[in-house]
Amino acid sequence: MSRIAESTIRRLSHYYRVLEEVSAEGKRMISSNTLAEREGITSAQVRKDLSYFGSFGRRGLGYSVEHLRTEIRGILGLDRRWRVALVGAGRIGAALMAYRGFADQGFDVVAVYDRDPSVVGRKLGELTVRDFATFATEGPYEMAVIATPVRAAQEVADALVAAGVRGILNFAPRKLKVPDTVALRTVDMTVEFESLSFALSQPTLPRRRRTRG
Amino acid sequence: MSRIAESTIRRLSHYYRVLEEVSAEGKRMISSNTLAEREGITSAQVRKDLSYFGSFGRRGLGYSVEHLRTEIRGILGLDRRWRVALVGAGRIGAALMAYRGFADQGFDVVAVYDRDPSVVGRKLGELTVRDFATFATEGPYEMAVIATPVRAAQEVADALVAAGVRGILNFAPRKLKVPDTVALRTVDMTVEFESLSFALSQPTLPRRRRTRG
DNA sequence: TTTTGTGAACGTGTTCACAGCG
DNA sequence: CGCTGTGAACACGTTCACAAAA
Repeated sequence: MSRIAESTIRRLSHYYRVLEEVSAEGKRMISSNTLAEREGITSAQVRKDLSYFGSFGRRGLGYSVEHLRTEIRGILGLDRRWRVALVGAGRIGAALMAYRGFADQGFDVVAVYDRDPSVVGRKLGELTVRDFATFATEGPYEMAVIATPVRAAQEVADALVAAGVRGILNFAPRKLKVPDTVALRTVDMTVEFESLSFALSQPTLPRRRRTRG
Repeated sequence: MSRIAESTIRRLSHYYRVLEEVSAEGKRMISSNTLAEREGITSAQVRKDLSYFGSFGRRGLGYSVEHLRTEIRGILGLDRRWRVALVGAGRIGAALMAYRGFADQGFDVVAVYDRDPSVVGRKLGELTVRDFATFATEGPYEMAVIATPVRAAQEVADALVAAGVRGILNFAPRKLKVPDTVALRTVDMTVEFESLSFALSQPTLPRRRRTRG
């Protein structure tokens, strides 16, 4: 099996959510066409994405909602729980802590860190903010979220990597350097705004992009 | 000129930020190579991206930092101000309001809306939360941020489009349907987490993806 | 000599179209 | 017949490599 495209994984996440909805509606089978319609893509794309991982459908019938859901859960690694540390107890950190649904999917934010002495010791949700200086001695955490000011982000990332964190979700608007052995995803709201700004500045009508609309 | 790739626009945002830093350091010229190193991409990519919009460099010398900064500012539509409405005064909305730097780049969040009567009338930062029912009679706003619960997101999007909003930044974890005339960007943290989960579940070492690491 | 700008080559992700199977 | 699974064709973004210019 060749390397899987990141876009395929993102679509798998979407399929998974559709399957949860469809399952709640009581449907037992779903065709690639129906899945595709909900996502605004082609049925061939759906089948191709799934085919990278196996043959989950039945010709003439479609896919079993429950079976496909289980398969995708396994593919995405959602059949286990992940220990997540949050670094940065500011607004973004607080927003993340309050965001329902992460724990539902297996992502347990089990600790919050900050470097600011006036914040350490306070409560954020049910967790007490710890001093980031102690990070390496605690854990281990498989994933971490960087929600610090941009100037601290690279330094924090280095410390996370040194402490054995294998996946980082970065909210600081800066490209971070991490080893290839660590997975990094960046959510950069500045880039999103500027992308919108560009689209709205075009004389032609903006077209929705394919990959992440 | 053919249609510009979304990835090119995102890199332009990054170049712009590097140019701001480099400018602050007092450098007057920068080569595509230096720009590329900061981004972890190739110099050919930098030159190609810029070449879609014009010939901004001088052979043998590189690019004037100030000139290129001005050009990119114009390309991205950052040489004007944008009126942004925030819909949803919950945690994510509050985090966004507190996020420094949007106003610096020309994005003015000038109004906050919510549908919950117990929230309408309260202060969020310097703004008083308004009833979303009145949205269409106010504004106009060029852009809007959807920071509502997922169940309300599509309905809000429809109302935004009807009110003439041309660019939407959606934080609800759901694919929204909007006309091709409206630009939509979605920040879906669930997808990011699940993408990390997939990467960490692979037996091989995770490789950083090219497009948005 | 240095570095840009760009056509051509390349690689990768998407779509097509149909064979295969229920 | 209906729908999946997939090789082939296609589209598109990236990289190469070099002519052109300072």
